[in-house]
Amino acid sequence: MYNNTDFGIKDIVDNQKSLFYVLTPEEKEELQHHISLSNYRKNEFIFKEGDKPTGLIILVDGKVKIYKEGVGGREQIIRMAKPHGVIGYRALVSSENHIASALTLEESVICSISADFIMTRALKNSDFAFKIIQKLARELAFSNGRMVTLTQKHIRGRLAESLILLKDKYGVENDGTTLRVYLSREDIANLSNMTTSNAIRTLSTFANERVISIDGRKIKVLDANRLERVSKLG
Amino acid sequence: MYNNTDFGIKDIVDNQKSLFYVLTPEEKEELQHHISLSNYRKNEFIFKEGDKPTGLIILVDGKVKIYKEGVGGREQIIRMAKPHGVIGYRALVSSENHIASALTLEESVICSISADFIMTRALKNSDFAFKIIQKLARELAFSNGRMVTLTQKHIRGRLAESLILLKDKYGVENDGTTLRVYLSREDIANLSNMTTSNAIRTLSTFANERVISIDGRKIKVLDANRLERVSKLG
DNA sequence: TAGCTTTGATGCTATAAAACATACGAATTA
DNA sequence: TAATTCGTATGTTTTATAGCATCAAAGCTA
Repeated sequence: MYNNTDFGIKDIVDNQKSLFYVLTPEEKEELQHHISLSNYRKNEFIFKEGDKPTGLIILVDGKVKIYKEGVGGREQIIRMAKPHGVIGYRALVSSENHIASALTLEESVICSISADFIMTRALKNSDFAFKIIQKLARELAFSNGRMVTLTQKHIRGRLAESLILLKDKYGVENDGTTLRVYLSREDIANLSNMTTSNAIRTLSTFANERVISIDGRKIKVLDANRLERVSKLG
Repeated sequence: MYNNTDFGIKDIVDNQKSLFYVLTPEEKEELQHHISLSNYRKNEFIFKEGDKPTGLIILVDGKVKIYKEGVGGREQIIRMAKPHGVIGYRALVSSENHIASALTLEESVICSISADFIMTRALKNSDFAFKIIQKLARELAFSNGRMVTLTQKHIRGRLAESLILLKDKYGVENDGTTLRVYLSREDIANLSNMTTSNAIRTLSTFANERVISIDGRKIKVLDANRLERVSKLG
């Protein structure tokens, strides 16, 4: 059998979808010396708001929430990360401190590539730089879109959009309906800009309306079209 | 006297703060053939949400709002642009359509650099690419910050933050207090995620509290510290 | 310059969502 | 195993803010 650690690194360098696929063979070789893997348990910080970035992080396995603390410590989840997602690169490439915290939602494996390698080697490769540009540009579009959604949609619309977002990001189990992510009601609330009570209440309402079904943290999307409509119209 | 048009282009290529400062002499030479200036009157669109980007736009002179339309056509101003600011580059570099509209707030001069030159020449220069990365990264931080502000702060805090933002962006007139930007109450509202009525009302309250003074669209910040506190605490 | 439209101002009403309270089962800890 | 905390659920109250109406002043334009 393969060693899980080696597998992770190989995949990151060689996978066609990887950021690092565009590096030259020499750069890939050097990358090997600037890469490290580590394991996190559930509910561990990968970094906190205000921290200086130590490298570019790839989530090899697991799930992570990236969130900011706002008024009175109230948490707003900025985005969710899934395996092969990149974390903490915004602060790194702009030479700033992290503006959000990253916390594992389950046992996770992360791969860290030294800040030095990214800044002094990888970014000198304009193909790699272009990959980063595309990531940032798409994330900026997402953030601007969320800004409008979270400020303008009503609770039902915001929650519906979050459920769609989770479905798109993590997909569904083999039954074709159960979301492949098991969040607390509080996290769902913090993703959707509402109180935990209202997330609970509104999920119940959706379940009564047969748009979803809920069984603890297991959420099935029964009527995706209807959910889409609720997201648009409330 | 100088020709306004030539002056604008020279400045864009040669100014140390310009994005294009890092281009090689050959690239700068070629840039000359891919650049054009145009004049806009007040309230003209530079581009609209959904448009395909035609180039990278630099605001040479004037003021522009970049906004998205949300629920029921309600407008949310994403950001404001000032002279030497870059507009519409997010969509361009990610090969997507514009996700927001850009509208002049006063007579403006813009300089447009062809999409082709940016994508096939400039971005191959990793120094230029890095400049774009930094711009995107900072704008993403701004957007994420605004997302939390606009969703969590109360009206007073949101309006105070917008006023500070306008002061930081456009500065003040020679008297040291009058904001160098003259927006309608509606625009102030759309920047701050509130209704026009509430923007008017809350500006009046601030004026009564002697934090600002208002005279039509002329706003003086009388007590910047207090405004900062209101922004933080409401 | 008169009439029309837009913008700013202010009061009143309606309502969405927060805040608070209580309860209960499950998980964790003593 | 009892005690305690945590996550979920649901009902009630309170409040911030949207929505609506009215009016005055300013700015346009015919």
